Amino acid sequence: MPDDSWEPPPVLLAVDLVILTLRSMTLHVLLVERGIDPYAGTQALPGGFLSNASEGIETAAHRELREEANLDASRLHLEQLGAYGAPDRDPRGRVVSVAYLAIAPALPVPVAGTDAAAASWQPVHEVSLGRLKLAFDHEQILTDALERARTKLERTSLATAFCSETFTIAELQQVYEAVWGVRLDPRNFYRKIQRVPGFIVPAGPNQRTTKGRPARLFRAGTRTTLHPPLVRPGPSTTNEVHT
Amino acid sequence: MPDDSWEPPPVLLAVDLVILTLRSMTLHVLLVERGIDPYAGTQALPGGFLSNASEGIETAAHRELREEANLDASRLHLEQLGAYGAPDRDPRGRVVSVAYLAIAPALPVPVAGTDAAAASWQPVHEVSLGRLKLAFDHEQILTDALERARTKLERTSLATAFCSETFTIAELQQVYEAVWGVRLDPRNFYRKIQRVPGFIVPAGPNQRTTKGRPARLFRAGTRTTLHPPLVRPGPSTTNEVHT
DNA sequence: GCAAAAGTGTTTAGGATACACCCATGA
DNA sequence: TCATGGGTGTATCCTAAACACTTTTGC
Repeated sequence: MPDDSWEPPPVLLAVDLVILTLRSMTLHVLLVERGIDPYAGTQALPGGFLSNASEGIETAAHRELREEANLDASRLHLEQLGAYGAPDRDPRGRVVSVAYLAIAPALPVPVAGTDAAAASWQPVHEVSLGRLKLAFDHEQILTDALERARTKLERTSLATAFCSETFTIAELQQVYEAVWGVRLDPRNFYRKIQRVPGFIVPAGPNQRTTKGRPARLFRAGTRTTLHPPLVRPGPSTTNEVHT
Repeated sequence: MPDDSWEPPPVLLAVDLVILTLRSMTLHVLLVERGIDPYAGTQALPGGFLSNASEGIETAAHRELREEANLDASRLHLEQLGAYGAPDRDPRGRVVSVAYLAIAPALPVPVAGTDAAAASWQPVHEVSLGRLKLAFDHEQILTDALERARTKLERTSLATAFCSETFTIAELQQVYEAVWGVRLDPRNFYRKIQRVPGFIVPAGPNQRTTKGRPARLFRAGTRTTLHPPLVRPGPSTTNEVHT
């Protein structure tokens, strides 16, 4: 037991961002190439240290979002993932990083006006398949972020955060398919989504044209939680062969 | 933008524990009465600062679990909830606390051999109903912990962590009822649980006797994730009155 | 007209729910 | 034997899934 003069050890607090978006039907994450050691030249999640002792953690996340990804804090989903603070995760000293998950709609330019010019969108499967190595424990953070996104799609209206202001039901379906990694029946999805009151609401009588019949446009409704959840297909535990 | 001589501000890292258990059909949380300022005399979650710069965060959680609650780290569910670090949450300085959720089986003695003798199990509704105020932002942490527990009961076998080594299906049902705050049909619950392969496995031909017909005993199986989830009853969004 | 995508109808199987009923034990 | 909780059977409702089919556009 420590004596009265004992003082707790200080740590350095960092923020890391997992910024996900949908580009050409597949899930992408924003990565930056590190310019300094440790891990110079390696791809890493955008992030940085607390700027001063009175800065809030989420405030720091918003700041990094602006500085490193040129993304506006508003009109963007941001939630905390957790703290990552293994004693040996950073050779510079005791660093604890609070990771955040951000969801952005598909953007025209990869990253416009980025602080670190080395920023780029990378398909998440490049990382999960081991073809792209990340600095620190960022692969673990990304894995946790994906799992968080997958389950949140089931219980909340998070999927609309991947879409722009207005969107079609088919676009919303692409979000579910990309994040869950499954194929869904467009006809059943169409009705399933519309049967949830307040999930999506019609956005004017406007249509949109690409090929085939134009689709109706919707915008995100006010509902944030989905009860009952939209359960994703998966290894069913109950359906056993029983013959 | 900071110059080259800029150094990130240090923070003090603490760990807080939300230890939940089931006592006489209702959910309880372990609280300690603070002996020192700030918030001296107020109930608070057990926790403390990192003991030294090389201690892992989860290691610190385990240590506090032992020191403050006399609970063995093994045979106990422990997971991180997240970081709580509002700049003004602790008047002593910049403190960031990493909160953990622990689930313990019902214990014979409230808390045996506790470091802080002021530790006690309190019904969670005493806090959520506002009849018991907590120090710092611990009410928020407790709220988040409860929500985490509720959703994890749906998708994982976490419920068994509330039970002792062997348990009956009725005991498992009490866990779901207490955490979700609902009543479930015992007959349907009985089959629903048993239809999930690997969730619970029979524990010998032993029975147990109280009143009425003895129940079969089970122990936790190897399965940790439930697919599809055990969806809790709630405000159904789809079932609208349509007459 | 034809291709392509949007949107609708309908059938079927499996799970959720409600509840009648039987079983095993203590007192 | 009765009360009490454990465990089984079963009918009904509802949803998910599969898929045939119609609609609306561009070319």
